[in-house]
Amino acid sequence: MSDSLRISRKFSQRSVMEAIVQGGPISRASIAKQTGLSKQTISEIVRALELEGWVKETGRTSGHVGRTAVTYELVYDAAYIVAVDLGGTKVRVAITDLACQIFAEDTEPTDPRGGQFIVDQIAQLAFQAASRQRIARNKIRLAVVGVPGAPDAQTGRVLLAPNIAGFDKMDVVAAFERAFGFDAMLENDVNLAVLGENWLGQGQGIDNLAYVALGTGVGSGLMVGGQLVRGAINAAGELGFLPLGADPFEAESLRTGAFERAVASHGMADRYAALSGRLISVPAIFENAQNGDEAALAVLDETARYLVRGIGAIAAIANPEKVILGGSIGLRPEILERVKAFLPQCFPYPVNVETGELGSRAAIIGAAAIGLGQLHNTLFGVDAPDGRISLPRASMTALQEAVR
Amino acid sequence: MSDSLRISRKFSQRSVMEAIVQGGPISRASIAKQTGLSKQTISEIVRALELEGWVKETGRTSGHVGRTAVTYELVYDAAYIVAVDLGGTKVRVAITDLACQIFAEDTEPTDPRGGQFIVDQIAQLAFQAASRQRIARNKIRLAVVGVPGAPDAQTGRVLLAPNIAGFDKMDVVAAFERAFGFDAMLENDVNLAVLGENWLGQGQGIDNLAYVALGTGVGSGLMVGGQLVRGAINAAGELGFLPLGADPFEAESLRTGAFERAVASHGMADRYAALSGRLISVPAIFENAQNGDEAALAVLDETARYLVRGIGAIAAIANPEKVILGGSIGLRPEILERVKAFLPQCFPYPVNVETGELGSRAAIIGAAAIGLGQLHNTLFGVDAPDGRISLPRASMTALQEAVR
DNA sequence: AATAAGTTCGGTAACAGAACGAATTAAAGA
DNA sequence: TCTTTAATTCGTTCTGTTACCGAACTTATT
Repeated sequence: MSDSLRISRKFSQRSVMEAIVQGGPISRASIAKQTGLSKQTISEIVRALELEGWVKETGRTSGHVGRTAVTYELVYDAAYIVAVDLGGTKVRVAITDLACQIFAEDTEPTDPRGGQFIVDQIAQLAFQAASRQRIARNKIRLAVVGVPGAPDAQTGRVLLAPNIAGFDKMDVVAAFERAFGFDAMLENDVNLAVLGENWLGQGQGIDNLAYVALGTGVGSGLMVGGQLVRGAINAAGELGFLPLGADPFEAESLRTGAFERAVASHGMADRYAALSGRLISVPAIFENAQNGDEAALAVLDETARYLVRGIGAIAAIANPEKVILGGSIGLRPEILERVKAFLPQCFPYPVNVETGELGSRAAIIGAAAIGLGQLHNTLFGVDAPDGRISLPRASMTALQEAVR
Repeated sequence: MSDSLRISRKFSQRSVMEAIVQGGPISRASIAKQTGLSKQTISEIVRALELEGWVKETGRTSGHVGRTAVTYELVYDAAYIVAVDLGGTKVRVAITDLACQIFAEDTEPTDPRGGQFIVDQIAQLAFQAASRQRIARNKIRLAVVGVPGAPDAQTGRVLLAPNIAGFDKMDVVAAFERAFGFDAMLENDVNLAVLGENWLGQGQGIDNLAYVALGTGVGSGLMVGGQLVRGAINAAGELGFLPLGADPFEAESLRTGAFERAVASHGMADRYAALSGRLISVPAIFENAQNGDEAALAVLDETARYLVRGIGAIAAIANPEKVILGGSIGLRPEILERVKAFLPQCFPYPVNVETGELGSRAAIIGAAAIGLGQLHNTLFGVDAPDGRISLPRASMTALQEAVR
C-alpha cells in the first residue's frame, strides 16, 4: 500500500469512525449522507472496521418507509485508557472505555516518598481497578497522568513541581511506561482541567478558553483555537509568577511568585491574620465571612480584587471567550460573585467568567479526554497536524452520570 | 474529478510547489528525492503546473556525472499581493510578487478624514505603485491591511481603534474589496509584526513567539505553535489594558489602559515632567539620558521596570520561547539593555528578549507573509485546518535587501 | 563504464456513480 | 378489509477515474 494512498484511506476511515462514535447506532446509508462519501465506500470501510473488531452490528431500523437498515456501533470495550490526576496530597486514578464511560475511580493519599514510589502506587491502583472490573490488561492502551508542574517532553522529567518529590530528577514517562507496560503521557493538571471543562463542562464548544485554578497555589490553562497552549518549555500557565499582587522585585518572588503569594491560600490566611490577629484556615475564613465577620469579608474582597487583575491580564494578552474558575478557592460562589462585580471596574470590555461545572474532577475528565482523543487519533486518525479532539457527545451524559 | 481525490492530488501538488518555491531552480529528480514522491508523479505534477502558468523551465544543471537535469522555477510574476501597514499617522503600501520580493513601497501621511477616504487613499497608492512597476491589475490577487485595532471578521469593522476615524462604523473589508476589485484581509498591526519577525527577523523558526510593541501605545502579538493568537474577538494583545502600572481600578483605566498609561510615551513624558519640571518629547528624554541627565535615566529605568512586568505577565501566561521588542520606544537599545537587567530580578526562569530586526517594517513584512501564505494556500494548498505559512527561504535575502 | 535524469508501461488503492435487487411502508383500488 | 401497486430507502455489484508507485528502459553526461 502506498503512503499517500494510506493517508487518503485513513482520512475517510477516520470520518466514518467519527460518525459511528458520535452518531451512536447508525446505518451505513446515514454515514454516507453525513460524510459525503459514497455508500459503496462506506460499506467497504465499515466491513474493514468490523473485521478489525472496532465496530459491530447492533440492530436494524424500522418504522420508516423503505428497506430496513442495519445499524452499527462502537465496540466499546475494544480498548481502555487510564486517567490519573496526581496532586500533592491525593492521587486519583480512573479507567475509561472507548465510549468515554468511567469504569472505576479510586482516590488515595499520595505516597509522600515521591519518585518511583508514586509511580508504583499509581500503577497498582490502576491494575487493581482493572481486575476489579475484569478488564484485561492488554486492552489498556494508554495512560494520561496529570501532574502539578511542567512536564519536559525531551527528558520525561517534571519541572516546577515543588509538591512532588523526585519527579524533577527521573524520567517519569519512562518509569510509568515500565510500570504499566503501555504508553504513558504527562500533562500539566490545570491544562487537563481546561480540556475537561472544554469537553464536558462550562467550556463546551468554546475554542478560546481559559481556566484559573486557585487553591494552595495558582495556575492557569489556556486553549487557543481549540488547542492547548503549553509554551516553549511547558511552563505556560505558571500564573503564580504573574508580576502582580506582592512586589515582584522582592527576592522571595523568585521562589514563590508574587501573584501566588497575594492570592493563594497562604496569602489569604496571612491577610486575615493581619486584620484580625488570628491565624485560621481558608475554609474557616469562608465560614466566618458567611457569619458576617468583617475581617473575613475584607479578605474575600481583597482576594477577588487580586484575582480579577490576574484574569484581566489573561484577557488582555489572550482574549479568551470565557474564563473558568476552579480550585478549592476558585470554585466558591463567594469568589465568583465578587469577581463578576469587580472585573468591569478594571477591564474595558466584558469577560465571561464562571466557575467550573466539573469541580475537582475537571482534571481527570480532561485526562480521559486527551487520552481518548489520542487513542482515536492513533487508531483511526491521520497524523494530522491539528490534533483536535473530537469525542462523542452522546456518551457525555453517561460519563457525567458515572462521575457523580 | 471527485472531491476526496482532489484532496489527495492537491496534497502532492502543494509539496511539489513548496519544493520549487523554496528550492529555487530545481530539477524534477531533486523534487522527487525531497518530497519522497516518485519521479513519474513529479513529472506529471510539474507538467500540470507549467501548463497552468505557475512554474517554468529555467535552465539545466551541468558539471555533475550523469545526464543534465532541466530545472524549474516559480513564475514570479504570476500573481501579486498588496501589503498595507495603516497607522494613525502614516500609511505604508507595498506590492510583492510570488517570490516575496517587494516591488514598490510608498509611505504617506494617513488621510485625517478617516473612513472611506483612507480606503481610497490606500487603493490609489497601490494602483499607482502597480502601474509604475508595470504590473497588470488583474495579476494582483489579494490585499492584506494591518490596522491598529481589532478587526471583526463578522462585520468587517475595526474595533478598539481610536486612532482611525470611522473604521468602527463601516464594513472596512467590503470597502477595500470594492476599491481594489480583489480580496482583502484585515489584521491587527502588532499581529503582523510578530508574523514578520517570525518569517524574516528575530523569530525565525520559533513557534512560540511574542512581540511587544511600545510607542505611543502598547500592544502585543503572540504566536503559539506557529499560529497567531487572535482571541475571541480579535482583541488578544491589547496589552495596554494589562492591570499593571497605574491603578487599574481608576476610572481612567477603562479608557486608556493602566499599563499603557504607565509605560507608553505619554507616561514617560509625564514621569519626566514630574521629576524635572519640564515637559519634553520622548526622543528628547532618550537624548538627555545619553548626556547623563539623572531624571531621564530614572525615567528609562522606571519604564523598563514596568515593561519587564508586562513581559513577565506574558511569560507566565503563555511561556513564549522569545519576546521581541518593537515600536519606537521598544526598539531603543537603552530599553533592551535595562529589560535584560531587570527581568531576572522578578521572573524565575530565563526569558529570551531581543529587539526586532525588521524595525518599523515588521508589520508590512508580516502583511506580505500572511498574504503570500494565503495565496500559496488557496492556489496550491489543501484547505488544511492548520494554515501554517511556509514561505521561501531563498528569497528572503532578496526581500531584506529590497527592504533596505 | 558509471551514473544520474526522465519516460514509458503496467499495476493498485481508494474512491465515485449508475444501475439494480431487496425490503419495507403508504396509498390506491377491489 | 384485503390486495395490489407505487414510492422509498438500503445495500451491493459493476464499471470507471484519479493519483499515485515501481521497474525497466532510454538518454545524456562525466
